[in-house]
Amino acid sequence: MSKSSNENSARERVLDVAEQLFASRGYAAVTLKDIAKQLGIKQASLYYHVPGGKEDLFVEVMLRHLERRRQGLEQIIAAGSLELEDCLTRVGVWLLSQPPLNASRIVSTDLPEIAPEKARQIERAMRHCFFTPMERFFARYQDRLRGDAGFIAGRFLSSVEALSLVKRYSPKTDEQLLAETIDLLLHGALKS
Amino acid sequence: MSKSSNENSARERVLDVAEQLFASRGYAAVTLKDIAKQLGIKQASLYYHVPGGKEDLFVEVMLRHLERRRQGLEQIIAAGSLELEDCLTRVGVWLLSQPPLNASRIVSTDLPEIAPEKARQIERAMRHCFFTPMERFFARYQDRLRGDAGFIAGRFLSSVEALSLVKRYSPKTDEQLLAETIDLLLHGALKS
DNA sequence: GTCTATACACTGATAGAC
DNA sequence: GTCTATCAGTGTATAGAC
Repeated sequence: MSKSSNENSARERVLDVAEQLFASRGYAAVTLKDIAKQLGIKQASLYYHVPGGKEDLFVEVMLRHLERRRQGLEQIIAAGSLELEDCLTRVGVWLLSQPPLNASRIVSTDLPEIAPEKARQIERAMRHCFFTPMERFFARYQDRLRGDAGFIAGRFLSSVEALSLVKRYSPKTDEQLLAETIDLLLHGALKS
Repeated sequence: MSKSSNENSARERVLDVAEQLFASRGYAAVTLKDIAKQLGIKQASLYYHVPGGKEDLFVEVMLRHLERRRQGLEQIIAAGSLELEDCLTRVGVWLLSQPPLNASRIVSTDLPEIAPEKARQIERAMRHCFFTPMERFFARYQDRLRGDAGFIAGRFLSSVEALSLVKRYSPKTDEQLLAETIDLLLHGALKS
């Protein structure tokens, strides 16, 4: 690698903190002072690590996050068992272990706040790293599915994302909620 | 009524514009200047209609919106046919005709921006006006359902909400997307 | 009902010392 | 790498004229 891991670590820590804050409160509500405070430094010091300022910081955070998703998803999908339900469970468990993406809020609320070209870049990455891998995964089971693999992939991803909201009101564990979510997606709400 | 409809209309227009902006861009990103501009007045003039300022404006907008949801939902549920799928379709069509709620973003991103008591008030109203009516509706069909009515109600509402994002990428009509959503929810993704 | 003027706080960003 | 100092811009909110 071109840089030692130590040279990277400080910058990575900035990105980690920014990621957590942007993810939970959104682009507009998070200030550079918030990020700096959590790092134990002053706001102006952030510009040493991220000369491009707030907007570029957000773009970097998002692209790094999405690339990590893509790698994680494709690894699980490639190595996963051939059983659909097992593989979905593994994907779901891993997704829940990651910082929440909140894709809907990002697209409709965060992206309009930044420069259009940067917004498009992030939107492209979301499709490429998040949606497309799952769509390809479901496409492998197309013959066993009723309906479009892309539509089902979208339903799966948004259902798993919605769990971070459901968790606030439900006493059930993540594993239980995930199992119910997958069961509902695959077999439906009606008794057969 | 204690006020003529004309006395109300100006204020209602303020709430309408604020509702549309808050719904699409979120609490933090919308400024009073944005709202005033769309009304064709100056920012300071808003304080004649809403003396409480931005935060109270947001609370009023949300409570009015949620109360409207509650009335609409309960009317459809009460007058609806006894057939589950038909009734869900009617509810879905009506929900799609309303300004999008974006419940997930409101809870996780907007509410932390305002005073905690006001946030709790809105959260309570969301449960009472949005979630509970649908939960009661599904509970009527409990004997035909696999799994908890509350869980299924949440899945249904979040699925319909997610359509405003799906619509960006799909060429299908609202009616098609809604029909697929309901079909998937009730019968699942797997062929039987 | 709407305006102008203004106070006040906050935010992103730059320059330069250490 | 982090700091202090500082600036321009913007946001909410108030006071008072019309």
